[in-house]
Amino acid sequence: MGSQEQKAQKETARRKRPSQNSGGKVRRRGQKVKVPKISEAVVRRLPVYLRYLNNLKAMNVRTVSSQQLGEALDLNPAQIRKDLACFGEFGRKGIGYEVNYLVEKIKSILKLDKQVNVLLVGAGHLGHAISNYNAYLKDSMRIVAIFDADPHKIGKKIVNMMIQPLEELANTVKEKNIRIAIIAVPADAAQAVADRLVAAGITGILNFAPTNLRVPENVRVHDADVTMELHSLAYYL
Amino acid sequence: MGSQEQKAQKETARRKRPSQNSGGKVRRRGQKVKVPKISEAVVRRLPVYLRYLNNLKAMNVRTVSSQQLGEALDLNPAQIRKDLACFGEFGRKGIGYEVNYLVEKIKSILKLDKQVNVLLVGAGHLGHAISNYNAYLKDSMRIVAIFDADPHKIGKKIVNMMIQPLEELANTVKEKNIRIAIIAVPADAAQAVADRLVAAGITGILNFAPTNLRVPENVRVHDADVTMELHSLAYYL
DNA sequence: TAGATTGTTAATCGATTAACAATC
DNA sequence: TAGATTGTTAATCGATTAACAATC
Repeated sequence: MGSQEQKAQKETARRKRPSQNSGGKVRRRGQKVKVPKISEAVVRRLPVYLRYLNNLKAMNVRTVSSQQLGEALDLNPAQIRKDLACFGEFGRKGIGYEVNYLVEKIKSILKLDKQVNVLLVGAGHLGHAISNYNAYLKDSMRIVAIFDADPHKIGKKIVNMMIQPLEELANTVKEKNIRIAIIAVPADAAQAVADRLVAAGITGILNFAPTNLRVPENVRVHDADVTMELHSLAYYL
Repeated sequence: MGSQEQKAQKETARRKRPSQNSGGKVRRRGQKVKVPKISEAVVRRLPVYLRYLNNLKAMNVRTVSSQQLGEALDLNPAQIRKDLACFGEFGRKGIGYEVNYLVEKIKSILKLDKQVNVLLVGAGHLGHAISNYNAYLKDSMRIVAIFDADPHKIGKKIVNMMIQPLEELANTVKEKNIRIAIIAVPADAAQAVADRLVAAGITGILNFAPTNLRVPENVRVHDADVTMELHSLAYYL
């Protein structure tokens, strides 16, 4: 691990040099600071790498090459190397990538090195199902609160969490420092919930409702719409 | 509607002419046949258009321009026109697109003009939640069978469907002409289920399990992995 | 050392956007 | 007719892939 520490320093230095990366340059307090424009496609692949690397780690695999990763994940090895190179020099020429080290690096890129608290709105079947993902999310992320509009559900428990009324949402967000929310309510209730989340300071939303949410542009919405996925699958029949 | 019929004929003719479309040409039985290479990005946007157009239809809106669609969906109007133009001439210069007509056209492009039967494997909370999407899928698609490995669940009912054992999968696929399947089982069971689905002749899979499925290349997998969506959201914090 | 594999540049490929003639 | 809007070409932008020097 000693040589990896050295490498870490090298990275820091490297980030200040300009690179082929198309990111713009921004002047801050008189300095030219590199803003490495990372594409959405890259960010979407990072969790894919992380998931597979975690498998390798569980199997006690020490190192892995971009070639091997590419074969396992159906991706071009050059693309994998380039993706990772956006964030630093994590590999060793002639050797490949040290699995444990790369896992930590990707976690830190995704800001998963500290626990990220998440809340869930909607305690129906879908909400129940999503609560169980805490096991998969491991220590990096955690669903820490559940809300529902139905008075009959308030106070009941799901996986150790008490279902709370929406009125408590803003307070809980502040108390538990929550920044990400999951919407698992019917389509016709989703926009109102989203407005409430935004007002409470949420900046990332995973939306399961089959509807287009309108949010301010500083808020990011990822859609996980079953109907849309099924519809696009049908095209390829 | 009369003029739309004429337009339909025009389209058919049009598809045989070469266009700027980058699709390759393939020789079949001595004829040059256009194989319009439609990009994945286009196919993923079609259900977005359809969902919004269905809303307009419900509100009795007659026509809509690419400009209006673009504003509502946060897309460039030129992109919307180009997407639709991949499949024919659906609009009218100076007017826009007739909502009802366009809905039918997109449905037919997505092969949703006839009911598409879907099966679901996994009768946990997630499976329950997904069964309820039948309401949103309307008449175009329908989850028509549910399977589970747990003997205690076999025979119980979810939304009018009896939970079946996996042993019956192949037969049901044949009987009900099912081509698309949804995997809603734990990660460690997903690959075995996928193998079984592929063996039964399924060609499209919507996978909710947080794992990389390995399938033959004629089978299409869409991942709907909550953990990956949450992880990539975290990046933008 | 010889073989392997990275990081990175250059080449390619594809997707998005702008612009505009055609026309409703 | 004048204004609006499509379908489509051309221009731009960005992402993927190939290739290779550097080096473990």
